[in-house]
Amino acid sequence: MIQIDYKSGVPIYDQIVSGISRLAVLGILEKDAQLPSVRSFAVKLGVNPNTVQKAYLILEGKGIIYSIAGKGSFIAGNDNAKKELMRSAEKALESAVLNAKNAGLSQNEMKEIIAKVFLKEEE
Amino acid sequence: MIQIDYKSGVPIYDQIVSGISRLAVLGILEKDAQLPSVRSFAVKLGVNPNTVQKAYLILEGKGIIYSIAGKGSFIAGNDNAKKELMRSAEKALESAVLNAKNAGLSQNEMKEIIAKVFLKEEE
DNA sequence: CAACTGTACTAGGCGTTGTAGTACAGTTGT
DNA sequence: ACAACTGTACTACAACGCCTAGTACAGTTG
Repeated sequence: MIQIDYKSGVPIYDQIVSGISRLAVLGILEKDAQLPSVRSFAVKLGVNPNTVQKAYLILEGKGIIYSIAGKGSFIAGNDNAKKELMRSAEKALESAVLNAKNAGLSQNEMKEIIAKVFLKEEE
Repeated sequence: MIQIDYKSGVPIYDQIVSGISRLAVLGILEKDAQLPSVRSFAVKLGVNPNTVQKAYLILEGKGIIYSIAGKGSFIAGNDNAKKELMRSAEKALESAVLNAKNAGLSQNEMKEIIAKVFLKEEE
């Protein structure tokens, strides 16, 4: 369901968060689809239940899932996931831009890169 | 000379590395310009000498500076390191742009992000 | 020789991440 | 009512990275 890279340095709970987010955005996990329970998911991934719980809490905070004690956790129906994905892509882009600026790239060079990416495939 | 943000969560040695890299790439620090000594720079920044040393070691590893025991640390005239830095930043930016595009950001939104980053601090 | 420079260690504090264990509350099916 | 599941909320501990603190040694300069 989700691929975890244990040696990447990226926190496991973060990987769970982005993994679930991604599946929700792509529609692979539809509205109200039930997620694995905290415990079973933890066993499946080979991590501690607390780690999964932390991920679920964050996802709930972002509005991507909703949890009901005794029942389970489910994909939220609104498009919070999409907005969240957009927000994180925006953040990643911002840091890449800052990095590129420090490396000496000019504003125009960066804008050309954007144009180039948008030109590449138009379907 | 370099602005350190102590509460950003970004390691101080990392901020020193990118700060020096940036100044070197932009030509603000010219070839063979002497950097502050490990100790004086540490005092100036209010951090431990070891933190500065770590940054200098990384910079030396990247070929941005060279150090001579007893003399000091200096900006390397090696353009290959700078070009390499630029090229990798360019690649990272390109993939971030592609990612942002897939997340639904428009060309103009991205260009605004660039403009925002460039507005933040101008020396 | 003194005062600077870089370099190389050890030791410890501190925060984050993750593990481990326990406990409690709500839901469901029998 | 009960058992078996669910989420939730703690505490305690280990591991790791970042940083501080201190010491020591080697090379350069005046």
